[in-house]
Amino acid sequence: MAGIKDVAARAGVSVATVSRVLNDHSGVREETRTRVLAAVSELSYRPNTLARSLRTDQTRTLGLVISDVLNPFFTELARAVEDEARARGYSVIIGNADEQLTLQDHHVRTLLDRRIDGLLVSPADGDSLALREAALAGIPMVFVDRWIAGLDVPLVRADGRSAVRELVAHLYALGHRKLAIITGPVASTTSNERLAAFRGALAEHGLPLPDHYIGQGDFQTASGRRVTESFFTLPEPPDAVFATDNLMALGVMEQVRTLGLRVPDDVSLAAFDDIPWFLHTDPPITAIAQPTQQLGHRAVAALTDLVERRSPLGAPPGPRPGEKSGGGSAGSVTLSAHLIARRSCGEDERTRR
Amino acid sequence: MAGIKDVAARAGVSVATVSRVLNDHSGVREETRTRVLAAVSELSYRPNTLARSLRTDQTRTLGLVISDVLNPFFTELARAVEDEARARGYSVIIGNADEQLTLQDHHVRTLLDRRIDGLLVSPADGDSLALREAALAGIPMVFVDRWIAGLDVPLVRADGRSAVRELVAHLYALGHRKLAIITGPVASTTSNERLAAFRGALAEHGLPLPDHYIGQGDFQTASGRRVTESFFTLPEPPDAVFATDNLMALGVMEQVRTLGLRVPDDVSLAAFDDIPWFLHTDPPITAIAQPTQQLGHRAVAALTDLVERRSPLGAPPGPRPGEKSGGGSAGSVTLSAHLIARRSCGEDERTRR
DNA sequence: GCCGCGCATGGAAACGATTACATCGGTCAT
DNA sequence: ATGACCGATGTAATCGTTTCCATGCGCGGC
Repeated sequence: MAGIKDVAARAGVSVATVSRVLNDHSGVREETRTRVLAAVSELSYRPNTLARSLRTDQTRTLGLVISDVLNPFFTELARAVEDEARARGYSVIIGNADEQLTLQDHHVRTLLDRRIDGLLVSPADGDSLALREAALAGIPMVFVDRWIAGLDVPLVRADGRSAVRELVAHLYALGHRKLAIITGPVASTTSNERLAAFRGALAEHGLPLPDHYIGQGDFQTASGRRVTESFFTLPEPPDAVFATDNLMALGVMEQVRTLGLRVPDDVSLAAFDDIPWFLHTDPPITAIAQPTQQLGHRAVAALTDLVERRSPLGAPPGPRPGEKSGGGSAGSVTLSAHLIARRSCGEDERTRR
Repeated sequence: MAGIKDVAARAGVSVATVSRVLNDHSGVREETRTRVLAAVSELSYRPNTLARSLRTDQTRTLGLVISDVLNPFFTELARAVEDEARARGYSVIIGNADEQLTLQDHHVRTLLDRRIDGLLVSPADGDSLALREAALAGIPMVFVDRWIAGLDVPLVRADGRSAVRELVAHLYALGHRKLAIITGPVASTTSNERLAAFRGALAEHGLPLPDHYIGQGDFQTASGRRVTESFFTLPEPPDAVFATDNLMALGVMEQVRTLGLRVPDDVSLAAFDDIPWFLHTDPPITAIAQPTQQLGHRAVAALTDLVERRSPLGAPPGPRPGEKSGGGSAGSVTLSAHLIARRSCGEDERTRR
């Protein structure tokens, strides 16, 4: 494969000049430039990014570690991230953690080894050594959707609390009183927030949330099935189930069907995260929708800001002027989620139509 | 960030020795080795893969270019690919082509620039300059699922023809006579094969396949909607529609609902590619299932074979002994797909239950 | 007529690893 | 005792770029 030397030789100039042309630095005679460009295309030369990155210490690459590729929410997110990154001249390397801490850390390390310029993470449950180290080492880093308490890393997410309140009101209005929830892993920040909001909203309606109505899931389909099964061994099964992500909702559907029951006749179902398929399930599933694309875009914006602020100027990473630093770390963004009522919780005036 | 020199200094040895320890080459005294290892962990040193790859001319990285991340079939494939690759000590960089030729070529070039060791592609419709060049340049490369005619690149895929025949028989048995199909892009190899098989099977049953029952899609949801809409402006709309991928099937569902019609009462629906959601749509969708995971695994196996055969030995790439080179390029693999009948085509003894 | 300056270009040192080759004791066979 | 050999380690070249500094040249001002 042709190298910069070959190009230089062919154009009759030095490698330095070729490099200047390629990175369009000023101070190259027009005629020389065209000669170089000609040589480049004749040899169909492409710079070796490895060498380039080694020298310049930047890869123009972002790492994205997502919790689960099979979850449509995350693939939509990944897609948005990639789009925005490409628009800004970065490429993205995706690592899929499959909700496993060890796999997540594996990917974080691999990405860091590749010397990515910045890291976007939707961290799995639990304490991640790799992430803690990376944050301490000052790797530009942004959390999306989920986060790790105690780490001073900007966070881009949607606050689902008011939407959860809406949901509970909706369920209450439809006559449901025995509401259950399926959470994510114990330490999952998003899941805990959703649980807290759920509990709070129930209290507002004077409803209890007994422990046996709190199912411990792990954001994956199988756990939705398992928890549903256990719900229906209770003397008094819930009449509505709120799954804190879409895969677990799928699990609920599967198990409900296995048990020979029906949604919403035997039990209502709602999910966090809306996805296209929910429109066409039987019945269509009520869900809380996040502005997924925007999350991706904003996250990349926040990250590239971080990346680019640290290299050119030695400016200290103090908060920028026009940024509302609402609570979290500088650069954090909080969008909002909203309820989309469908038939899976029973009929009402909004869904009957 | 600490470099190999720092480790060497700390351990009181030369960089060569450190390198030898790190790549466990023989001929390092046990005591020296432990001293080096100690230094490594004290400095929490991690080798710079850029430098390493630059020198060794291999990245232990595979590129995967998929047609559409939002398509569950491809994310499942991607996941299988990543798993298998990781098991073999490779990492994977995914590029999402979004069914666009230019985006695909962009990713192919980017991946090549990164000096990946091998490329796995499920090529989009049309003639790809980048892929042609890569193949000619001898980049180790394997096609998965889709392929490009005329390029001598191994192909790992599932042959859906017999499953399509099964499907047509199924539809015929249910009394359908006006069968339509929604294809992918014109030049798409998989779509064409499915179309041909469909046409052939119809002929076996003495059924015609008029042009207006062939809808031109592009493997994306919106095209499924569009084609469905046009089907229902025909004087005689089809009574069954076969979508050649799952996203277009989703589009059909959406449009059928928009038109105020119902599946399967007003029109039957079947799709190529089975996905978990199809079990829970209203109604559950009859689909042709591919062994997706296996496709991913076998593709990686084929690719790493290629990669590893070319470096250590100068062995010519002739076909290996125990390989059935069925028609395609050496290393090709063909698995089979099968029909999963559900209610979207109407009731019969298999689905009524 | 000379100095200094700016412009276009080239030479060569990095970046951080791997690895061929040299070196240096020590052991053993002759 | 000598040299061949071997095992453990070090020296330095190398991969393909970028970039600092030097160089040479033409030109305007004095």
